[in-house]
Amino acid sequence: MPLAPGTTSSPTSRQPGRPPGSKGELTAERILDAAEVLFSERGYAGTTLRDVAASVGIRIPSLYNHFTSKDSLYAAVLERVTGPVVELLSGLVAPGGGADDRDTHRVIEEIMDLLSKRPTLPRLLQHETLTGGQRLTPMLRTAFAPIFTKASEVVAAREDTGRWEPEQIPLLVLAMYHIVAGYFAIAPLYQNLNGVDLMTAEARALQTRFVAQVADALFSKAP
Amino acid sequence: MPLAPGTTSSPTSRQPGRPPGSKGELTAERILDAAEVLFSERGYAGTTLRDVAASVGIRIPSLYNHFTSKDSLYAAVLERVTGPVVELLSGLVAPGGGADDRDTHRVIEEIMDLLSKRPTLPRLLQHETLTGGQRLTPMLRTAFAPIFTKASEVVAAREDTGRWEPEQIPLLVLAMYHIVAGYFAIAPLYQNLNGVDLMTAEARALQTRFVAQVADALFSKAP
Amino acid sequence: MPLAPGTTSSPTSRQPGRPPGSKGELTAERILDAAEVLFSERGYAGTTLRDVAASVGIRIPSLYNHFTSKDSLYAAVLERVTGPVVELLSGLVAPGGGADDRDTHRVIEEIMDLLSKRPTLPRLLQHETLTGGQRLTPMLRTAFAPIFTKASEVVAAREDTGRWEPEQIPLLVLAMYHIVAGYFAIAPLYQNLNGVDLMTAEARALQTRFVAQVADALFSKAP
Amino acid sequence: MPLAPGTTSSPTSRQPGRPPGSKGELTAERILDAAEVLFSERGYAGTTLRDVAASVGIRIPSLYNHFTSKDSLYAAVLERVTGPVVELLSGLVAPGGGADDRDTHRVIEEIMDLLSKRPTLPRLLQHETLTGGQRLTPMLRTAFAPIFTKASEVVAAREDTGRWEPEQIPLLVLAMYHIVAGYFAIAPLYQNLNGVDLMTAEARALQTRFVAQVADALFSKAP
DNA sequence: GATGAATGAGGATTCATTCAT
DNA sequence: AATGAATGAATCCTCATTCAT
Repeated sequence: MPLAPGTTSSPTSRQPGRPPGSKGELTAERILDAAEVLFSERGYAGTTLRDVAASVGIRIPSLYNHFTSKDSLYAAVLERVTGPVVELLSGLVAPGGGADDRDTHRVIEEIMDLLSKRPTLPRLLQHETLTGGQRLTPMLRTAFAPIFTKASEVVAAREDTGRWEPEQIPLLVLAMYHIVAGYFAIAPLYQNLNGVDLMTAEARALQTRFVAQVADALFSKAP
Repeated sequence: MPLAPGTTSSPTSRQPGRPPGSKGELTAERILDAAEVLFSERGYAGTTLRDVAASVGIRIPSLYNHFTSKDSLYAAVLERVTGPVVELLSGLVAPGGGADDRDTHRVIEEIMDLLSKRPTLPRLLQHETLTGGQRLTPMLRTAFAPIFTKASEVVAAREDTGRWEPEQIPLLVLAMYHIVAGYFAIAPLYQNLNGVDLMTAEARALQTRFVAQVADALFSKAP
Repeated sequence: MPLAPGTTSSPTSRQPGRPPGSKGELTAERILDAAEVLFSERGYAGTTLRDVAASVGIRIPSLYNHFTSKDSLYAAVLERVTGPVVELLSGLVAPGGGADDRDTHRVIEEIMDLLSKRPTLPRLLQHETLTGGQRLTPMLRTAFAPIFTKASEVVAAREDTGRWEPEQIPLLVLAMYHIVAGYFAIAPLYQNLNGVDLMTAEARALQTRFVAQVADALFSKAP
Repeated sequence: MPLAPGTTSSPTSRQPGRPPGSKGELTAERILDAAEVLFSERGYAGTTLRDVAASVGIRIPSLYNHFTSKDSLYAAVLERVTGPVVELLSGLVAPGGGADDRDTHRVIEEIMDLLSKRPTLPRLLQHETLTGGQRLTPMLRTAFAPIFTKASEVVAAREDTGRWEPEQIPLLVLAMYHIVAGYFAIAPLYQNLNGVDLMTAEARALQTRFVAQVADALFSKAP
């Protein structure tokens, strides 16, 4: 199951000054698509440019017409794939005010939808997580911290039952992240081991409801 | 932060017929220790035998006196590291019957203790997860399924409030796994990004309590 | 210290039939200028078309609008740069007759002037020398022999003291060549190693007087 | 005419701690021999490791058992080849005192002998010269300056006729260097262009006498 | 005339592995 | 049991060159 990217293409800044809409632009996008899937499946070290090129249907040197190095290709993949989430999550709290159960459920649905379209994202993030984030762009490094902080604040505001110690709020956020990301990350293995495909629409809907319920259980605004 | 193995050494006989207790046995163990850490930090593809040898303080060819290939070394690491958990989790339900809150908390503590001593384990598992479990020994493949099944049964038995649809029970198990494993997996990055060390005794204790509370919230046996 | 060409541009028609004076003619000249400097600094193998193009401010493929290959560009550089010297040296003895000290000094000054304007020439020649002249055009191969022969004859005629064995005359010519060419070739390193710039007007004047004196000492027409 | 090295093998510090006299030591020496010839004939950029390996009769990766990189191989060649000259020239003036014509002639003979055995040396030096000495080891950079200075002093002391301006003394040294080095550097081209081999014993003897006479003519101690 | 895209042929270097010692 | 030497197979990347636009 190749993990399907290419749906959302943001005008990421790439290497050469290319007129948008040109053929090269298109090839670059196809390279990004292929690389996104491969990197998400095999990690940085496990992915060879040979595989990427083959997956795109071009020769290896052609990759260098669009990206200066394996590293820069990886970075471009990461930034392209991360953009939408960063946006989503950044906007998540902007409206401020009354975060209630409805909001929570809606946000969870949005996130699940987003990730369902880009299951590569959580996998790429986990690869990064596992390797200590060595290859995270400074841009990304700085992008994540505020999101995490905001999320903690939102949860803290949302959660007022005194059920959790203040220091546990970040753990709550982490837990929610891991529940969500882990689901996508483990999907291939899950299928592999017991033949169940977690990526079907039904499975995803079930998980979406499940996560919402978990959220309710863990930080429900008591009525 | 090398992730510290070597504490638990199982007398699994590896490669060539070696008299237990011999010097070679010792070297093999040191190789496993080094490889465990490196594989857990960099994944299979990201780890070179050169790194392993250097970490042990021997030359690369010497590795082949103890393991027949990089693959077999990796498999040995995985099996050695997995043994204790499999045991723990297998025994978890054996007594059968009355799993109550006490039991749950105790099990969580045991697991957290175990993983604290072997933080490489969750990381190795996540690496496998992310790569679809391609390198999982048949042995391990077969070991995991029953554990997962049993865990689901236990949770199902434990949870009788009708809060979850039956199909969501596996999701609950997955979620708990991800909360626990994710914590260890993200520790280095967490420190890297905002300077907080999740592996201190205090942090771990906090997380242990947190997980226990989550378990209570998600499948507490109502009194 | 880019070694400054472009001053003398011979109307040698290169590649495609280009109307002289056209814009393409100009670009071709700029390419030659850039290539001349780079080849003289780094040799043939050490110079990439990428560097040449960058130095001109165009893209690599554009080079092929003016020259058919790296080889032909190199040949064009060599011929353009060599033209003036061949002329100078060919004319050197043509008038025949009374070569006296005055003449010698004048010739040396002319040569030093010429090379000062085109320090790339001696460097290019030395690169060729060092690589056995493999890339010398047949044209150039045939041009050099007669010059060398003539020079030997001139020196032989000029030198009548019986100081040198006849077979040493060519060595004398070689020696003079090496003194002159070596000076320009070593200039960058000389500056590099002890901070003295051999290419200033003063330094060159000193060297010019020096070479003249050497000539006097080695083959002065006794009064 | 491969330019023949390998005669003088100094215990240069190489990469791995190798027991002297071992088989690897020998291979390393053979690699140095081959590389010395190739680098001297084609320069750094013009020499490929493929050629070096082929010339030695081993595969390319084996080179890395003895040298860490092309650069380090080149540096090793340069230092090995330079050692003897540096010694010779350093010792040249040590005795101090009465440098007379006899001494000069002897030194010239020694140098010509040395270079005849290692014609690669002057060629390697000229390659470095032409490329501005970019690849000169710091060791070599510092080694050359004092030699040049001393040589200038010796010549200055030797020359007392007031024939030269003081600032011309370095030019004299440079000139002598170029006469000597140029002879070896141009030998292949010379043969190539007019069929005369400058490297025969006779030719070298003639050149040796020639250089000695030049020295006499340029800085003879007047009787 | 200029250039983006593509590519065959290398070019240096790494890696896992083998083998003689 | 340990290691120096050797190597086939890749791996990332560069270079000169071509071609369609």
